[in-house]
Amino acid sequence: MTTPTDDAVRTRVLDAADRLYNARGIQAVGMDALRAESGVPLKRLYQLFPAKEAIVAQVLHRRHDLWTSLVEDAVATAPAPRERLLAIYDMLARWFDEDDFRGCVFINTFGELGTGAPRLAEIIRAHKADFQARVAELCADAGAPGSLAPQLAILAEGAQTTAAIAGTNEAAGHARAAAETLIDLALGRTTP
Amino acid sequence: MTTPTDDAVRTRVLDAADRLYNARGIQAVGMDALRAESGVPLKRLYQLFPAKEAIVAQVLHRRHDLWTSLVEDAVATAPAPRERLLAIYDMLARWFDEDDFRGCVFINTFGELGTGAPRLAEIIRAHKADFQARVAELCADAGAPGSLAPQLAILAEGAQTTAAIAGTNEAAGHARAAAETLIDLALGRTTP
DNA sequence: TACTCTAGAGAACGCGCGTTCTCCACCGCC
DNA sequence: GGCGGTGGAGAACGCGCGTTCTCTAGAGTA
Repeated sequence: MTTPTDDAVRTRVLDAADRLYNARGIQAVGMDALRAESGVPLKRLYQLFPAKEAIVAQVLHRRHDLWTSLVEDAVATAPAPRERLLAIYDMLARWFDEDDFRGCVFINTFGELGTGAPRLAEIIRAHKADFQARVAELCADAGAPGSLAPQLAILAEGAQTTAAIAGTNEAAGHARAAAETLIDLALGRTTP
Repeated sequence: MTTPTDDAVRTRVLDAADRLYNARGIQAVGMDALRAESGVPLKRLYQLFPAKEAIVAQVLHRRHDLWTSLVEDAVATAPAPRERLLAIYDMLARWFDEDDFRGCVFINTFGELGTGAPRLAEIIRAHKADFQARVAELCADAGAPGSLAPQLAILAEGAQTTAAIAGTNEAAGHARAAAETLIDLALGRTTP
């Protein structure tokens, strides 16, 4: 049996960190808990990552990639712009149903650390800006005015926090219905 | 000079706790920082409150009362149901502009502590449920269908997180515009 | 003036944090 | 068989946490 590569171990660590941080928050999870969950000794952890904040940053980057692919997979399921936008809320509904759903990691981390961790705050801000830009692209594809995109993004944000706190997935349906109304009105029937 | 009453000291402590927790989060603020900010000795703190969690709970209760009065003051400024609902988003815009705005305390605290503090999670859930119920009342007053209220609440939630992370108050305007569209469509012109 | 009682200042306590260091078992190599 | 070196297990370190305890200065009373 060969020794695992650094990258393989890094992945194990980040998988464990993702699970723990999402379940309990950042500050509540110590390095020793991460060692226990990942099975990687403390010494090796600090050979692979310079500090805890770097691990958090990597977890956020991986979550950003995961989110992006979820969005892209969702929009890829529909050909028409209107349905491509709505597919995002269907994706949210599926996500909210997962057992370990505890809200958006970016919102939670920002709420916990705020501006006290500027590096992380910047990653969070960039993630949200990236999503808003993607929604804007999809809205432009649909021929909708520029004012629609931020409204749809706010619906997605609100659905995430509402679902997390309420512990139900109803918010996804409500957000989808609102989005449908806004999109339909923005496309074509500008004045009833 | 008479010695201050217990209630007066409690208020001083809760004022300080509110400032600190909102600025830095719950776990990042120790009891010693609270002692320094409030000027109340540690011994007295523990005479007035049984534990830190009780202080956090009180801070949340006060924030709930503050939020409720902000909402009621806002809706009281307008006579017509449509404008009463929209006044909530105007209130949000003013709130986002405050220097110490760092997002919704309830969302932030839930993100930080999650289900790890069941008492606090219940307070948070109850707060959000209360707001949703109030929006539902206002929607009913306007004669709108029941599906409108959760959509408007989700817009308010999304605006708060979006504004906090972006550091701007634009989200309030976007949410207001979306709310206006949804309300107008729900009232009367059900089918274009 | 002596004495009691209160309350404030801060040390103490046990623990857990992020990070570093020590020790030793085990590996390939001569 | 000896041996240097890698890496794992976990102790150590300095600190801060939430909470409790000790000590002392001072006010009020006989």
